[in-house]
Amino acid sequence: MTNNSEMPSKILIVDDEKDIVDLVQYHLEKDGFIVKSSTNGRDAIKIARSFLPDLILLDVMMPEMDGMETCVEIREDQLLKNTIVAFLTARSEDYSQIAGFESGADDYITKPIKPRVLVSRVKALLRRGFSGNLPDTTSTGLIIDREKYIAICDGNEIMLPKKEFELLALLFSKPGNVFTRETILAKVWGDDIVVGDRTIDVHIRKLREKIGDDYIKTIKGVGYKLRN
Amino acid sequence: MTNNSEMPSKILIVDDEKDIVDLVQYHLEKDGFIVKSSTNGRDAIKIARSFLPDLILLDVMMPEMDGMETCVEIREDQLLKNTIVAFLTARSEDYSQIAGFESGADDYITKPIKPRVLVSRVKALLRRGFSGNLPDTTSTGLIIDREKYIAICDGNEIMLPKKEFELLALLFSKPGNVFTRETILAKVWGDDIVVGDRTIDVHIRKLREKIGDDYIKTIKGVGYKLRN
DNA sequence: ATATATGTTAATTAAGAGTTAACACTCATT
DNA sequence: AATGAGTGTTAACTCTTAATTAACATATAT
Repeated sequence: MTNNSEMPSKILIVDDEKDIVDLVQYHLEKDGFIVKSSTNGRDAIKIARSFLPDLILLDVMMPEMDGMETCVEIREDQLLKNTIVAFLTARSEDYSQIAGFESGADDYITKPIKPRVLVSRVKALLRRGFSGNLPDTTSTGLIIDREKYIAICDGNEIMLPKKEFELLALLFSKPGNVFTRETILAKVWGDDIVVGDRTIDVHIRKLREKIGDDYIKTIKGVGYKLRN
Repeated sequence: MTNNSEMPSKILIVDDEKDIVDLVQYHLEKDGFIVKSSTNGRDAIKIARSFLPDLILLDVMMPEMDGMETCVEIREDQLLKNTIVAFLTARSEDYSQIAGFESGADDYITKPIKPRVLVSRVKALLRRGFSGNLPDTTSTGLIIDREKYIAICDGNEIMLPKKEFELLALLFSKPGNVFTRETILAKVWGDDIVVGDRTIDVHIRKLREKIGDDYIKTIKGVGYKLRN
């Protein structure tokens, strides 16, 4: 399917609400995925061990054994070391709760679930393959949520205006790499747009004001980079 | 031009719109590049495997197999590990949307395409030799990482100011080779810039202070070289 | 020994980045 | 249409630090 091999990807969906399981399962199967499901974490792990899914969609809020606990167990399981885990979370839940955990999830998808969005997110997750491809959020202490257009820094949600967000997202795309002013202008502002010399600095300053001075490092005469 | 030879660079352009392919191909060929093209991702990969282009320009939005998917496959192909991939994207698509997919692209260029901008961006990409940019190493235990703009010396990351970095990078480019003061001035400072007699010495001293005295060797009356 | 090239340090200069406030622009709301 | 909040840009200015120089010390070859 979306994988390198022509084998359809296997997905395990875990949620205590049967309605949601059915909805998601229906749409994913319609798209050619092989789907199994569970309504609790304990069973989910058993199923995962034999099913060896490529991706597990895991509800955070579940009675008894919640998503985080389940995720931690999954991450400790050698059989499942190549499995991608994505959380399903209600939009209302605070990111600080999720962001803080180092339970090892690769992504999260917010409820209410829109089938089309879900399917494309799932494909994107599978496309980029194993979790190692994601920017290492834990090492930077920073998370970029492109869906919500916010940055999460030390557990605090920070709303950013467009330019600031795109600038941060750019630096974040390759933490540690230097981006020249030229590159930044081309990518955030566009090839043809001409702005003054100090415009980037001002945006950098506003970012530093919001996320702290430590993240963005200046390399004089070269450019900026994000700490990694 | 990924290498230093005077061979013209090979470029593969992939876009489902024939008009765009023709436009880009025309301008790149006029500039002396060897260009092949494809109107879909599947064929593009086949062509790339035999053509071994230095750079692939890849439209993001294509029917069937889109740019990201194609890019992922390219990145997994050992034959193409030194190939630079740049996306072609509509300006309207937010950078943040593209940045999210860690499909392994090195750059992207926005549409509508302005021939002059395109050609200069392409040249810049090839000049930097992105893939050759990966941390270089010698037996000396010194690593120069141009992308991150740091030197790694006995496992310690060292940040260097611009001139010091360029000077070290120059010596590092041919370990063991002697670089005359004249050459160093020309390459690090530029042909026309005139500086005092002691400027190079001072920079060498600062470098030695940071990376240790053993690396840079003075050949009196001739110049400097890096231990190899 | 002496001439010449390089090493060292501190002081100076210049370049680049940071800061701030004012202004302009864009929307959403009235 | 008028208002106002939030964003983006600019200009004038300050600050920092990298780069350079000057003055002097040391090393090396002949």
